[in-house]
Amino acid sequence: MQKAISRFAPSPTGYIHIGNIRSAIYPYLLAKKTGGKFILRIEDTDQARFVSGATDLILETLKWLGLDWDEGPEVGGEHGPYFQSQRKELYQKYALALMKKGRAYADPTPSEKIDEYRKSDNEKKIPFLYRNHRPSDSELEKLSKNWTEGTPIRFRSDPKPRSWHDEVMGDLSAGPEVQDDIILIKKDGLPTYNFAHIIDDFEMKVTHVMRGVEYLSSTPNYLALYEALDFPIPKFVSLPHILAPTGNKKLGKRDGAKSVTEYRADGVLPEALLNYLACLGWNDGTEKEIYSKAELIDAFSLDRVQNSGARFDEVKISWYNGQWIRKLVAEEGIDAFYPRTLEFWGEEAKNFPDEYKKKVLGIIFDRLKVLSDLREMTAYFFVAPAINLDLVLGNKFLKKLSETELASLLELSVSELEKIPEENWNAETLQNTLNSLLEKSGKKPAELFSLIRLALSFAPFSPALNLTLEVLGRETSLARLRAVKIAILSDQQ
RNA sequence: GGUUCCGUCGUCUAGUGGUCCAGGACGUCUGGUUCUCAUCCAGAAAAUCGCGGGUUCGACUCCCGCCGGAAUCACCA
Repeated sequence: MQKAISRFAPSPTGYIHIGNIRSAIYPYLLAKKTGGKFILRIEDTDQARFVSGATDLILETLKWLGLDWDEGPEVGGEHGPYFQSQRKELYQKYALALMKKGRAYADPTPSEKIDEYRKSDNEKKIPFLYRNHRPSDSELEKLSKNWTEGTPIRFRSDPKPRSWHDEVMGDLSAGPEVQDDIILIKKDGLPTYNFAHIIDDFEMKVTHVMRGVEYLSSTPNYLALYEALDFPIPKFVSLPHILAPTGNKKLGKRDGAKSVTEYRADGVLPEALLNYLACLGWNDGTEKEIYSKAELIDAFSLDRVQNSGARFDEVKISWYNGQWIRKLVAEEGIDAFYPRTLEFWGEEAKNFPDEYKKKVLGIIFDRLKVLSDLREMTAYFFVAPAINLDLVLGNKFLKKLSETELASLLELSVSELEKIPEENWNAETLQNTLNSLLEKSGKKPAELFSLIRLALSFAPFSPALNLTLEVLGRETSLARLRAVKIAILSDQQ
């Protein structure tokens, strides 16, 4: 298998959102799969849109997802620097060489003039192509000879039918009408994306140019550039868009595409997000759904990447996350999983020892969809819940029982549970006691257990009763049951 | 408007001429597991394979046309 050198080349104009992180995931998987290299390159040639801090955010996002790069910021590499703003001379060198060959020219036309051309062509209903307005050669010659920054450099296009192969889309072709004299170097001396990425990919020996399908229609122009530059043509890989939940547009920030770090803050595990995103638009043909990063790398192949857009579904992320929570706990145990939950516990839990929180986690984790559910779900383990008799009296199993009955049931429960000494207060003995309580009271589990559960938690749901009692502890459990009994009694009067 | 791409259950997808009256997953619904919720298990509903023509003994799969959707047409990437 050919070792693939791939890259992710974001521009630091903001956070990485869910809609575009996949163009980092697939290149990463391909590089790892083939034993190649994954390069991170920051395309910061647009000074107007530059957002400070964005680069750090991008780096952090990739690290969190586990997409470590072999070359790029922080780690360096033999083809650096990896910020385009620091490679200005290189681009100019190539542009100048192109001018020398007659394949590029310095263009003095002011942008207002270009806008006029565009406008009049549009009015005449003919496609606007700058090459139709290209100044005469004699005009251009002197300018191009001693070019200085401040004048844009354009490519002298060579329009002709072009066809190429795309690893995802298949065989493609386009006519000359889409090829134009594109800008190579802007007025500010920095290159455009169109030019810079070609130079960088060549210099960095990139074998697979992977990016969103939006670049498909520019490919004929790139082909002409590779040809003029005498560069080998890399493999093109167009990645279909992720579609917004509604409509058919690609998912963008305007559709509320959340940043990857927002999912992190919600308590989505990186494993789950990576799994979901990788499988949105790719599958290995088997019925497997849950993939670790290593399994993804192992199973990945370009020819199974989907060629149509995939709709983004947050509900399915929750499912993946639940699966991953359970998988990780099953494989690594609560102790190993616990550190991931640290930032999600509520304020109430703050002063409780880790050991206690681990026990709580151990009995509620399989109810978790996202880690941020933790706070609400566990509050009653840390503070006594407010007694809300309506919850008891209105319960579908309990509403047929009188308050007197309820109070005596609680009394009975307390007296039986009290018999369990501290050292035997564990799930097993508790279950035995609960069973005998069932016999003694003659009540159905639905009635007795609902009552005890509510009295302990006043929560809409909680783990199995014996487990809840065990974790809550003898003293706390008994105190809560007594308190509810008293509340019922006083309510009665 | 020009150019280009895409089109299988609500959603993500399997399917490369017969094994497909189309399989899996999410979601939905039903039932089961000594209360609840979740998990787990069992089951159900759900796609005339965008439409219309061909080719073929046979098409979701090949060809053509149409329709629908999307992308792009910047000194942004």
